[in-house]
Amino acid sequence: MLDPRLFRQNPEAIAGALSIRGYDLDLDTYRDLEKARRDLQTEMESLQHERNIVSREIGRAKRSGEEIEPLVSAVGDLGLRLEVIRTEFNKVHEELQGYLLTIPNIPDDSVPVGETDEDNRELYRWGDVTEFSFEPKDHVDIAGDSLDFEASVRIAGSRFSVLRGPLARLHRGLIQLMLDIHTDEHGYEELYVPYIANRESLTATGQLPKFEDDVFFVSSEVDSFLIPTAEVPVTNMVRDQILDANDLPLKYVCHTPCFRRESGSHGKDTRGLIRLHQFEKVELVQVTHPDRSWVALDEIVNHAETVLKRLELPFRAVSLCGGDLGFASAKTIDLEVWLPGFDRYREVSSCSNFLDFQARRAQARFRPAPQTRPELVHTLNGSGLAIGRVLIAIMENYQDSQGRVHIPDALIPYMHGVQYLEFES
RNA sequence: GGAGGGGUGGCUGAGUGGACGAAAGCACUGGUCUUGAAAACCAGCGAGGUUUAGGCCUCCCAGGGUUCGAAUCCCUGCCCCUCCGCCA
Repeated sequence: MLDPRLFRQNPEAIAGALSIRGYDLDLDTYRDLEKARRDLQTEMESLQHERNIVSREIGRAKRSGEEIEPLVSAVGDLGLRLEVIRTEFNKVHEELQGYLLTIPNIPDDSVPVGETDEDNRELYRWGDVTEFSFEPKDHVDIAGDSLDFEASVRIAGSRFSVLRGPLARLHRGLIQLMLDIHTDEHGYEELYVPYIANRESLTATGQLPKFEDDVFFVSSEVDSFLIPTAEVPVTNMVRDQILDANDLPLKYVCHTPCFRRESGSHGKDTRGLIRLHQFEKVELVQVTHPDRSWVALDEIVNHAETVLKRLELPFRAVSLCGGDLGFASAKTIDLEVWLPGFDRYREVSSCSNFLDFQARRAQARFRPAPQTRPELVHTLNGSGLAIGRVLIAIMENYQDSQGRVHIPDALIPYMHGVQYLEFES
């Protein structure tokens, strides 16, 4: 959520800034609601003031044994009027809050102008695009029976996966490798968290109220959702907390499955592991002092890159343009790995600085110094990395002419020393 | 699932209709004392909204209700604890 004070001061400036991401702010709706809110609040508070004075007077009179009847009858229909105003105020206030919750974050000045991912700005590349002396296959063809979609369809439906044997182990090894790198080398605390989160948590991070169609609802009895990313449970570690300034930054790493409806992506990426309803991800989350969040973003990008470099996978970094930016993000750097089977780079990490946007929704604050008022923290996260897509990258980049997949050196210890995988088809 | 007890400031915890945004303690901040520190003593110290300011308003888990007036009484929900049952 954006700062309501900023909103009151200069809504036109906010509208202008939001147009960079192609968002059309409805200034009239805002102004009408805000004016109604202000008028009702003023009236409500002056009625409350009146009531408090009389009630206090009645209390005083009663203690000193005076007659209170005249005072009580003088109150008249004050309570009734107050009730009417309060009901009206609650309605308007709720409506205004609801509206503000649907407004996205303001993009940082450095965010490229543009509408689609074609307008994203490439920042740099690492490694050379893999060359083959034969026609490379895509991961589905390479994996053969080890990727059992017949089973996953039977069990759950389309857009799920069953991995078998060595492929399942490679998948698990990737998770372990990434967690080890981020805990041992980058100083993150590892968390294990719930895979179901409530409405408040998803509202805090920004998935709700606007993107309810993208997440799996658990049931009408428990108003909760399957997490679309570890960002939700992990960022909510600090919801409604007042942190000590000395404890910042908080750095968390967490492996979870991610569940996404992928509504609106019908027909897109339907082959293989590229876009599923359930996939694994190792997520990095930082909670920082407001002065440090831009430094932290570079840090997270760097931490995510370390994994790709360790696996010796060619990748590039891109800065998302305004139109491609996520709802809550002020700036996002994506890492895209080279996939020979797709003949293009594909996203394996998305690193974002949310500034105080999530923190305000979550009321996540810190005390800058003793005796001072709490201030909002900044929150950031980045994938470190998406497991399924890295698995694809390893299969496709490390395939040989005999259909085998060589294991990157960094992963060999996690594979019991196995150097390559052979698949049956 | 059954029975009982709870939810109060950063933390512990008192408060059962008016003098309570709230005792006391801890933590924290400032001061006195001390060569310095500790201890002791004194003082300060919840969050949010609104206002040029003084101020005003709200908040004692959440939502309703009773009342001139609710942390306190009533209803509903959520959460926690104890015991029993079940269970990886």
